[in-house]
This record gives sequence, structure tokens and C-alpha cells, in this order.
Amino acid sequence: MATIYDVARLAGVSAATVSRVLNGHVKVDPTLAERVMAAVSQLGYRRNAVARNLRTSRTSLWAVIISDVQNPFFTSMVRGIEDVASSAGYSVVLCNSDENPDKESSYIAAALSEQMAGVVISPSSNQVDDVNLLLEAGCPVVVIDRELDNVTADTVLVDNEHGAELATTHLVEQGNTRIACITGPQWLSSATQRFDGYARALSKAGQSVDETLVRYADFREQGGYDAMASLLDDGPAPDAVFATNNLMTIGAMECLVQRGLSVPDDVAIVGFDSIPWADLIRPTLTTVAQPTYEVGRRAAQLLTKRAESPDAEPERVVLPTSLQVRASSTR
Amino acid sequence: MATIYDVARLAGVSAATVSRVLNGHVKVDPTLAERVMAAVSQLGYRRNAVARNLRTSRTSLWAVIISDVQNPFFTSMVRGIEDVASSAGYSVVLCNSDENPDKESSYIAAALSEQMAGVVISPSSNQVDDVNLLLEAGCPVVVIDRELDNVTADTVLVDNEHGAELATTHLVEQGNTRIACITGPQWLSSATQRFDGYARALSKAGQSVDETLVRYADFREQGGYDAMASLLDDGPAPDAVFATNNLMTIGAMECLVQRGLSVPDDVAIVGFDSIPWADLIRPTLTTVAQPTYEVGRRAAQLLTKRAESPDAEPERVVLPTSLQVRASSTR
DNA sequence: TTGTAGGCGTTATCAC
DNA sequence: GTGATAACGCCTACAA
Repeated sequence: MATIYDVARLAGVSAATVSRVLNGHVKVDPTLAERVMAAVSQLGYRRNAVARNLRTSRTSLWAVIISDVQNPFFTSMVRGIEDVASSAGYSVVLCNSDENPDKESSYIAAALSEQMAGVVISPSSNQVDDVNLLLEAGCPVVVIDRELDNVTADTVLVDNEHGAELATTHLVEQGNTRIACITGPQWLSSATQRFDGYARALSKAGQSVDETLVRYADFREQGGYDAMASLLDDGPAPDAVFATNNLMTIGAMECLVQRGLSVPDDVAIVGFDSIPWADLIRPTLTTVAQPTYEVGRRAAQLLTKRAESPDAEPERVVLPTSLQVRASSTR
Repeated sequence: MATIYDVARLAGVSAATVSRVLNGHVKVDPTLAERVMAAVSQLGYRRNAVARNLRTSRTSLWAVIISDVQNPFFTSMVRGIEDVASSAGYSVVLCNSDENPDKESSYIAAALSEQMAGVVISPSSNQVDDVNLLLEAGCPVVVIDRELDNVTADTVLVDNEHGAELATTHLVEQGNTRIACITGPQWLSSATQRFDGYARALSKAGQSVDETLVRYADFREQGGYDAMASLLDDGPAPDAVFATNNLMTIGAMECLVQRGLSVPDDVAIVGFDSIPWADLIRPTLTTVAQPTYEVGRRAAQLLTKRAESPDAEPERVVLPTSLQVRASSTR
């Protein structure tokens, strides 16, 4: 592998000049620059980023640590990040923590020891101490989708409580009186906030939360399925269900379909998060839509801002959600 | 940020000893080792991977460059890679080339200059010269899902032609006589092989390929939609469609549904690749299933083998596909 | 404008 | 078994 010294020798200049040509921004005699470029292409020289990173103690890589690559919500958000990153000269690498604190921890360690230029993370719980390691190391961090209790960092969220309230109110207005809630882990703010919205809507409607109609699942398809099954098997069935993320909504639907129950006639259903090809599913699904691309874009923008002014006050961006009424909830 | 020298000073040993303790595998006095570990945790020392990479010219990162993070086929495959990687001591970072040769090129460059320990790639075309750059640099590479013309590297594929033939034969057996094919870009082997399987099945059935029933799209949802629309608008409609990937199948279905055509009565449909929550879609979709997790797992295994024996003959693994008959194709 | 030289943090090669 | 020391490839004062 050729180094700048090889290039320098071939071009008849010093290594410093090669470096200057390669990095631009410093005046170099055009003739020399041309000789350097010729030598570069003749040798097929490629800069060794590792050495450069060591010297400058920064890379041009952003790590995006997401909790589930199989969830379309996150992959769609990634597009928003990538677009900002590439126009700011960064490359994005995705790390899949799989909702597993150990994997998450090891990816944070990697981001740290590889000196990543920035990290966007959807944490696996509301208490991820490792994020403070990044902050202490001066690595710009933006937290997305879920809030951290013990960390003050730039954060991009959606209006979970409001979205959930809209969804639940809609179910109330359709005449449902036994509205169940399949929510996510209690250690995730996205789950608790959505549950709070559900509770608030019920309360406003003069209904109270019936704990026998609440299930805590894991934001995955199977979890939604199992929760729905449990709702049907234990005690009198609900007449409606609010599921707090896309995959659990799918799981719940699958359970209902498999039991031969009719949606929305036997059980109405509303989900949180969009669902790909929702219009092919029968009945079509009423959901609370999130601006996924925008979440990614804003997160990336905050990351670039943070890199420029490390000591600025952290920002907390909350984006709006909206209820998309379709067939699964209307009688 | 503490360095190995800080640790050494605090522990009263040399930097070399600290390094030895940290890396294990070399005999160190237990007393010293303990002092070192104490100093490490006291200082919160974390190894600087960049410096280490420079010195050893290797990282513990694998880059997985996939052509579409939004395609469930790839994300599911990633799980297979991750599982092997973590048990072999590697971390996996995902790069989304988005079927874009420029992005792909820049990720390959990053993998190269960041000295990644290995690369798994689903190339954006059958002619990605940059892959040779990796090979020449001695970086282990495994190509997945798509074959490269100009590169000899370990490759993991599925039996595209056979799967496509099964699918098409099934449509023939259901009595269809105007079977259309929505296939992918002609520069992707997965598309051409699947088209070949389609053609072979027709030929065996005594039907010939009618070019007016063939559309070349882009393996995306919108592409499938547009292709289906074009099939319906230009000339007499087909009585069946074989779509050569999951997203295009979805797109074609959406078009049919929107036109008010009945599947399978007006137009039968079979897709290639599994589709998430396929059983919620009405009618349920007949598809050619691929062992996605296994594709990832085998690719990762080849990568570790390649790292151990760089000069071994490249392997070409072809995994079987199977036809899953559901409602969308049976009359 | 260009060249010289030192150092980023680590590991590997020596002596001891 | 342990400690100096050099080197990995690059960038950047500093000097010229």
C-alpha cells in the first residue's frame, strides 16, 4: 500500500506538500499539485484514514445505533440522516443494537474507540449510562425516538402523548367502551408517553384505565401477537385495541385474523407508527403517522450543529404526529 | 482521554506491560496485571482503537454494504451476519448504498481507508470494479445476492433460476396463458437469472416469451407499481404476473387493487422473496421464499474463512429456494 | 510556498 | 517477565 512518502518521492516533493495538495485549503503551486495528483493516480494511492484519524483524532463517520433494523420506522429515518450526512461530508454506518443493552454497549464502545465523528442513537432503555461516556469524550450525540432520564443531550422525539390521545379518543368516539392498550416496555419513554396519552384520552372521556385491558409487550410482532392473545383469553374481550407501535399492531392483527375475529366489527384497532404497504392489508389500518424522514433529518442537523458548538445548550425537538383514519377502526 | 502511558504511570509499570495485560495472551505477573487493571478502571481508560488499527493495520469491524436498507430481505440477512460476527469477535456496521453506484463507491472507499476487517456486499450492478480494490488490498470480501462478472470472490446466492421456474410453472399449471414478468435491472444477476427461470418455464410449457409482457423495473415498490400499470395499459392485459422481488410484488399488487382488479381472478400473482406480514395481505401472496438468515450466516462464515486463508480458492454457495403457494395464484 | 521534524497512541522488537 | 524504543502513516507547527 502506497503512502504519502511514496507519492512524494515520485512527484519530487515533500510529504507535507502531498498532504497539503490532498487536503486542499492550503496554497500549493499548481505545477507541484499536478505532479502530485499524477503520482497519486499512477500509484493508486489512497489515504490511510486510520493514520489520519489518529493524527487529527476525528473521523468522518457517523454511527447510527438503532434498536431494530427490521423495524421500518428506523430504516426510513436513516434516509433522513444519510441525506444530511452526505451533504455535510460524513458517511453513515448503521449499528443494530436489537434492543439489547449489551450489543448497544459494545457499539457505543466501538464508536468511542473508533473516534466516530458523531452518534445518533435510539437507546434501548431510558437509562443508558454509556451515552454519558460519549458525551464526556466530546463525541456529539443525538438521541432519537426515546428520551433518556440520566443524560442531557440533543433529542428528537415525536409528540407521543398527543398522538396516542388522538388515537384513543378516536376509538372512544366510535363508541368503544372496552379499549385495550398494548404498549411497550416500561423503560422506554416512547411506550410510557403513548400509554399516558391513552390514559388521558380515556379519562377525558369519563372512562378509567382498566388494568386488565393493558399489556406490556416488547415493540415486536410476536409480542403484539401474544399480548392480543392474552387479552382475548383472559377475561372478557376488549371491543377495541390501541397498539403503541407498528410491529405490535401487525402482531395483534395477525392474532385477531387467526382467531377468526372480524376487524373492526368484533375488535377495532389503531396502531402507532406507519406500516409499510398498509393499504394492502385488509382491513386497512388506522394509524398514528410519524414524520420518520424528518426525525432523521432533524437529528442529523442537530449533530452537525453540536459538532460546531459543543457547549451550546442541548435542544429537544418534538415533531408532530397525525391520525390517519382507515378501515380498522370505523364501524 | 487517558492513554496507555497514564495507566502505566499509575500502575508503576511500563506501557508495554499495560499493552500486554490488555491484550492477554502474553505472560504477565499476576500482581502487575492486577495493578494495571486497577489503574485502568480508576482512570476510566479505554483503548484507542484508531492507534491500535494503525499499528496492527487491522480493525475488528466488518462493513456490510447493502443495496437497500428498506428491503426486509437485506435486514433479515443482516441478522445472520451479526450472529456469526459477534461470536467471532467482530462488530458489524451497515452501509446503505441505495442501489446507487456513487454511494456504493464511497462506502467501499471508506471500508478501504478505515481498514475494515472484512466486507459483505450486495453490489449495485454486475460490474463493480471497486470490489477489486478491496481484493487487491487484501480485504476479505463476500458478495451476496448478486453475482459479479469481473470479480472472483466468495459469493453466496440463492437458486434464482430454479425458484423462478417453480413460480412460473405454477402459474402455467393454474391455466394461465398470458403470464407477464416484472423483473429487475438487467445489470443484476438476480434479475436476469429470475427472468431466465421464467423463460425456461414458459418454454418447457410450450409457451414462448412475449416481450410485450415483460417489464424491466428497479426492484422497488414504485417500480413494480408502474410496471403493472404499464402492463394493464399497453395492449391486452396479462392473466398472471411473476414479479422478481418482494417490493415490486407489493407495488404490482397495489396497482391491481387500485384498479379494482381481482387477484387472483382477474390477474394471478406470484412474487420472489418473502414479504413481511404476508398473511395479513388479502389475498395472501404466493411467493418464492429465500433462506435470508442463512444467506447472511453463510456469508459471514465465508468471511471468517477468507480472513484465515486469504489465498484459498473462492467459494460459490448457492442456497435453495422454495415455492410457498398461497391465495394470490390459485384459481 | 515548501521542507523538516515531531508526535498522535499503540504494539512489536529488541535487550535486559 | 519486563522495559526501552522504534515504527505504523499522517498532519501541522515551525523554520527556511
